[in-house]
Amino acid sequence: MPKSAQKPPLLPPGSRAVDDGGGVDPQAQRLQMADIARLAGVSVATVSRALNGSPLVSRETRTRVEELARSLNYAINVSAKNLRLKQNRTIAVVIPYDRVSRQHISDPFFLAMVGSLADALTERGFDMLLSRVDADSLDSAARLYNSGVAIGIILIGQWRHHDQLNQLAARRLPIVVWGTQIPQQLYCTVGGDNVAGGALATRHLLELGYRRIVFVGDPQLPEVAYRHRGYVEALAAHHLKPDAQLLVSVPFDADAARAGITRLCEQGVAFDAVFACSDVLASASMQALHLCGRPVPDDVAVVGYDDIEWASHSNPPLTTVRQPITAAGVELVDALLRTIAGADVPPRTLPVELVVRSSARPKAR
Amino acid sequence: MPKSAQKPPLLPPGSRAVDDGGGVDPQAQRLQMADIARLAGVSVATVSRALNGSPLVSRETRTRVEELARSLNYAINVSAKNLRLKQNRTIAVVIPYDRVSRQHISDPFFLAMVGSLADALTERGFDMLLSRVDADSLDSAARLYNSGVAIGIILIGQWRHHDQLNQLAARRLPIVVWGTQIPQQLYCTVGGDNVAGGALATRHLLELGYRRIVFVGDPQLPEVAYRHRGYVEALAAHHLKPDAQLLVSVPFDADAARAGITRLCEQGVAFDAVFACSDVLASASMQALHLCGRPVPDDVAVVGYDDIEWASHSNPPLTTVRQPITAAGVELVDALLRTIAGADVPPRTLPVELVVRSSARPKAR
DNA sequence: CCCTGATATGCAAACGATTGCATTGCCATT
DNA sequence: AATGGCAATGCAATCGTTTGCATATCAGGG
Repeated sequence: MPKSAQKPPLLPPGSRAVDDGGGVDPQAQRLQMADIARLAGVSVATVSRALNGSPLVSRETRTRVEELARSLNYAINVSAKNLRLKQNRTIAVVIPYDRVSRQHISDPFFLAMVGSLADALTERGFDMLLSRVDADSLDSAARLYNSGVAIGIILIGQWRHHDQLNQLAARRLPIVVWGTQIPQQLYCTVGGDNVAGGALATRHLLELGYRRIVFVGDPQLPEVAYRHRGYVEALAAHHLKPDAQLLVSVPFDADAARAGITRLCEQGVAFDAVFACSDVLASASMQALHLCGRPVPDDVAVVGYDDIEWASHSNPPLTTVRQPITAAGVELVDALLRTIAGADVPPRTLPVELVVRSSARPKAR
Repeated sequence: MPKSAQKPPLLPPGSRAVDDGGGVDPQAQRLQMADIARLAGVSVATVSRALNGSPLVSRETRTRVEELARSLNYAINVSAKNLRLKQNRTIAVVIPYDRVSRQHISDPFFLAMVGSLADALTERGFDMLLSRVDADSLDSAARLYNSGVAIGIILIGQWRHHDQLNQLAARRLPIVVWGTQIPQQLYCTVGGDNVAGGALATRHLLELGYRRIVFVGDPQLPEVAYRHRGYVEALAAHHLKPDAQLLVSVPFDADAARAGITRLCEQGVAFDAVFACSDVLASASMQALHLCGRPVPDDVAVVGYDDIEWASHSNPPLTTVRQPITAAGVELVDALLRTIAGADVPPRTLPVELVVRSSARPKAR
């Protein structure tokens, strides 16, 4: 009978606030160190030392304790450990969501990033707490840190919350953000090279002979703004100026992109190529073009951004700018761990590359 | 000076096992209840009661404490609270991975499921711990529960681990699995209606006039097995027998599917339609068919499974069996919470529906 | 004036681990 | 024989909350 028992369980009186039955107590008889200690005939202190590999315990005691623990399937109580040590191994990954639209995580790119982070964290022995917080009150994310649940925060998507993020960083919250480097930022970002990416895509289209290239994306968002800058620079290198008519300013939302492209067609704006700021937008654009009777790639060329898995399976397979998702996960985690360790980690820009497939081919004369 | 201070910080001696600097202690001066208590001029007990809405504190004390806590940005120490209360609000979501292939989370369907679970859990005020564990040692998932980190486990994907799962359930681990109901199972599953889904897809193809329908998927996996049963039943209803040649037995892996379809073409096996057990497999199949000179949908019809977001953006848009991902998240969470509460929750099968798009059209004569 | 019964508060013991500081053997040295 | 040193272990304080059980205050009734 492996139980310390005989302590009368403290029954919580009716005084507690409404409980939806959510935080239920796991069945009371969970094994603890005292049990192992009793069975091994040593003190709790020795068990603790044995299980933590302290050199202070003799070899035989250690093995005895270890074996006992293993065979009884003992698992240490993490709350107690964390409380005592004032540390833990949990990293919070936060995905802001828009309260207004109640829009949920769905863009495959973000989901892929979550997967990549899960891998990077697991690799290093950290737990990952996935949390969605209202984008308008990002400092509820700070709570995760202040309450000791997590030792650091990785935030996916900078969106338009630069100022809020700066405030959090000013409060010395260990946080790293997937996004782009902005002047005067106090927090560490890791992101793809958006200017280069925008330029890469645009130059590719220009070299294929296209001249009237539609830009799909919302330049209000920092990352998109930089991609747009790359777009403008590439045009300039070919002595072209951006045409305001060719800017389809839409958020990262397929329906909006469809609508935007359709409107462009209906208005009779002349264009021969599309550069979309995400593969989802590119996909939606291709669909809309199809419906407008402008087949891709025969009539219009399309280049996307992200290189999500879907891009290679689409029809036609999408030429796109690849963001290094796996590397991103690793970099974000490393940057955060260094931040936690007290280092002042500089923002990091990761190289992007153009993946040429078949949605943009040399322009027919 | 909001600090209890003057306790000499216990510096851990060199005795601890290798520490990669991972679990760093957050800066020591975090606000705790004692600080609030001192500033409010009451005892810690009163602060605790005030913040927990106990009726035992007077209105004015309560407001004073609440205000103080808010203005100082106080966040309760969750470890201490959990330790004392023996409860918490964390649910572990576990995605097994294959040690051999070191294959990572990537199928968009699973990622979408993660997103859906994140939403359902957030909605109910639970934290979500995302964890990837080696599929061959699933009981490392049990550790999450035994160590008190999480109060229950949601496992995505049953794969071939039925027996292991049964063992876990036998040990009274609160666990709910996304998968299919198997005779004699001890754990609760929530899953789509695979037999109906398989039948739905197959019947659709049959009604469109196709007779030689390739089945892509690995019938070793329980879910696929049931889809295959649906496939067989639908064939039988049309007085057809399944042809072993038309079974492309591949895991959920795009490359394998491509190879399988290509081989079929090269071997000259006659077929006019494909039913793939996931949209990723369907996509890969379409690509392979394209390369083999058998365009979809003009020559071959294709039906997929899952209805991931990509399916509607593909070209041609994919006809597929929709799995109710959002409902799935909610159902999984509900089932788990009821399991935790001690109920004996029966497995749940969710309805699936056929989403008709353009990858399968009436067979040309 | 003492007693009873509210109503608010505080004291101190848990919760389950870690670890500084004894303490206990035991052997080698003086 | 007394002493010192070392290895292995145990004692007890500690981490930050919650809560059972006092305790304190005050009103009104006898």
